[in-house]
Formats: sequence, C-alpha cells, structure tokens
Amino acid sequence: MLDINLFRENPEVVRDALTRRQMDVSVVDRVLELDAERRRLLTRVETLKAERNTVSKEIGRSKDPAERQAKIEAMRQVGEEIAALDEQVRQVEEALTAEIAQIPNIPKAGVPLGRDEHENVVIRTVGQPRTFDFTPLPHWDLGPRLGIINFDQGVKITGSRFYVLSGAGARLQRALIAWMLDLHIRQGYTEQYLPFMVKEETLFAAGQLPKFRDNLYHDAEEDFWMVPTAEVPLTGLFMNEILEEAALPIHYTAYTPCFRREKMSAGRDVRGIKRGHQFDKVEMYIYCRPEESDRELEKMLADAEQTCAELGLPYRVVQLCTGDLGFNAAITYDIEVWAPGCNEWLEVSSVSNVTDFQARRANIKYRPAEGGKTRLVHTLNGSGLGLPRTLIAVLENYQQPDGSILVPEVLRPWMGGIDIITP
RNA sequence: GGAGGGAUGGCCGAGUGGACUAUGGCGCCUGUCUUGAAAACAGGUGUGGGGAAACCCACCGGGGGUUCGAAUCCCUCUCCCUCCGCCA
Repeated sequence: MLDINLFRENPEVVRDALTRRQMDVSVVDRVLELDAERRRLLTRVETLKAERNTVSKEIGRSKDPAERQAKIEAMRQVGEEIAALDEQVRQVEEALTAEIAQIPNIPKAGVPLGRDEHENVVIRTVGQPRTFDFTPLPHWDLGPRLGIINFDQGVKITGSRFYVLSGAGARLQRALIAWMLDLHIRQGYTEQYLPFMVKEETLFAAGQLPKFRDNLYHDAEEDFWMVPTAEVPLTGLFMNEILEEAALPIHYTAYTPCFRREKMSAGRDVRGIKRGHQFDKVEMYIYCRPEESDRELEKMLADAEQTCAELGLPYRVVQLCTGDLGFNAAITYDIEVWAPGCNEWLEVSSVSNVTDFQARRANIKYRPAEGGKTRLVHTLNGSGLGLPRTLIAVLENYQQPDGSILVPEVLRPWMGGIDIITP
C-alpha cells in the first residue's frame, strides 16, 4: 500500500508510476477526493467530540440539577450528530482504503519501461547450455518412463494439475529442499517453519488480498486460507510490531508448500509439473532499513544465483519491465534456467525489493537507534528456487542417452547412494 | 467438545461509571551532585490521526452496545492459562 501523503504532496509520482505500469490513473483523483472528504469530516467530528468531553466533565462536577439536565440534553444531541458523522467517516475511510489497497507499488527509477513480459531485459546469461548428441526428452516423458513422476495417480486422487512423485523422484525433490535450506543458512538466513494456513488479515498484509482472492484456496468452515507462498506468513511474523533498529536486517528462509488456484492461467502450461495447484518452494525473506534494501536485493539475487550455479544449471537473470512487475514489487529480477527437454527458459526464482509496500499494509516499523519517529521497514522476498521447475531443469539437463538421470553432485548426500536414477 | 480463570504502556502491576489528564514500581533518557562511575534526587519517557500553530481526537486484546460521560457495565469474537473429554 502506498503512503497517503504521497498522493497529497506528489500525486504526479503516483500517476507516473501507474502510467509506466500501463494502468489507468483516474484512481489518483478518486483517492484525493476521498482523502479531502475524510479530513473535512474529521475536523467537524473531532470538534464535536472535544466539546462533548469538556461538557461531560462539567456535568460530573456540577451541583445544579437544572444546569446538569440542560447540559445532558444538549450533549445527547451532540452525541447523535457525532454518531452520524462517525458513520460517514467510516464509510469514507473504507472507500479510501479500498481504492489505495488496489494500487500497486511504485517501480524504482531504473526499472525498464515496457508493456509486458516480452519487454523484460536479460541482464546476463551464466553457463553454457549443454549440447546433446541425442534429442533430449521433456520431463513429462522422462518422469513416467523412470517411474518417478505419475500424472495419472495425481489426477485420480485429486484432479487435474496434480501429480505424484515416486521413489527417487520424491527423494530428489526432498534433497533439493534440504540442500537449499542448508545453503541459505550458510548464506546467513535463519530457517523458519511456518503455518501453511493463515487468516485473512495476514493475506491483506502481504498484498494478496483483496486483489488476488480468485487465486487462493479458502477453508470456509474455519476461515483459514492456504498460503500461496511462504512470503505471506513471513510478512505476517512482525505484523503490528515496532522492531529495534539493532535487530535489523533480519534474514529468514523457509520451506513451504504453496497452493494456488491459478484461475487466471487456466489452460496455460498444462503439460508436466511446471504449473500445478500445489508446489513446494524454499523462500528467502529480508526485513531491513530503507537505506539497506538496494544492497540487500543484490545479496538476495546473488544468493539465489548460487543455487543454480551449484546445481550446475545454466541460467539467465532477467529484469522485469514495468508492465510485467508484480503488484507488491518496486523492482524484480527473475532467474530462468534452461530446460532442454521442453525447450524453454523456466522461471525458477523471482527476487524483489518490495520497499515499504508490504510493511505499510502489515504495519511493521522500527525505532531508530538515535530515537525519533518510528519508520517503516523495507521487505524483500525471493524464491531460492521453486521446486517443480528446478526439478524439471535437473531432470532435463542431467538426462543421459539411455533416459537415466545423473544426480547433481551437491544433492548426493541426501540420495542414499543413488548417483544415477534409472528405471 | 465441556467447565472455570485471564488479556491494562518496553516489563511487572493497580484501577468496578465523572480528579483516569491510566496510580505505583522496574527499565530507559536528560539534568543535579561526582575526577569518573554508582547511589541519591529532580524532570522526562507509548502509537496513530487532524491542524500553519496553539492544541485537539482516538487507542486499556478485536468488534458492537448502554450512557451526557466507559479501562470500568452489557453482548460478541479472538488468544492465553487451569482442569475434563477426545485424539496423530
């Protein structure tokens, strides 16, 4: 959520940000009107409340019954007026929050201008795509042949876009999770084990609600929501808290499953395990001072790149253009790995500086060491690689002519002696 | 699932309708004293909002209600604690 003061003092900044994101700017005027109305109502109602407070104290002290009665009568009317105005304030604030809550973050100055994902900018490519002297197979062929991915069973027990990993496939995914968590711990992150269901307030804080309601799973009985990413509970950890500056920066990593209805991408990427309703992810998350967030973004990007490098996967770093930037992010780098079987670059990681956007929604501040006013923290999030896609990349890049899969060196400690996956 | 007890400032803890402008203590900050520190003493010390400012408004777990006036009374929800039941 953006700062209301930004609209008052510098509405052009917001209009410019919306224009760069290819969005309509009329919301800015609606916000300004509602804000002016809110302040107009507040001035009136607070004057009346001050009067009521003063006179009520006089009533308490007064010994004259006639005077008391007159004042009680007068304040009864003032009270009715206050109630009516309070209700108007509530409605205006609700409308104001509804408008502001749907406005995305301001893209940082260096973010390339662009309409959609086609105008993203490749920053660098690292590693040479492996050359094959045979035709590499896509994972949806490799997996079933090796008996490590079963699509039919997933569909049978749950439905479309669900699959089962079996034997070495399940173990390989577990190895990736364990290895990645350990790597992030070495990089300075503290591991968190989190609830996989959260309440509505937490989703609002993380910027998922109200905008992405259609992409979330919701248990109506208990009013719990399944997390679409660890970013959501990680943002919620310090909701409504004031941290000490000395505690910052905070680096967290967490493994969680992620649940997404993917309503908006129905029909896309239907083959294989690239896009499912349930997938696993290891996330990195940082809380820091505003001055540190640019530097922390570079650290997080380097940390995410290290996972690809150590897995021996060729990858490229892509900077998202303004038209493709996510709702919360001010700047985002995607990491894409080459999948020779399905013949495409797979987005395995997305590393973003969210600046104070989630912190304002979640009300997470810190007290400067020198004292003075509390300030909003900056938050950053990045996947230390989404798992099905990393699994795809490992399977397709490490396939051998006979259809077997060589297990990457770094994962072998978790594979119980399996160096090569064969049928 | 059942019965009971709780939730007050950074922390402890008092407050059962009007002097609460939230007592007191601890902690923290500033000052006095001191070569310095400690101790003692004095003052200060929450968050958010409105206003050019003076100042004002809101907040005692969340929401709603009664009242001229609510930390205090009523309803409701959440969470914590104790016990019982059930349970991986």
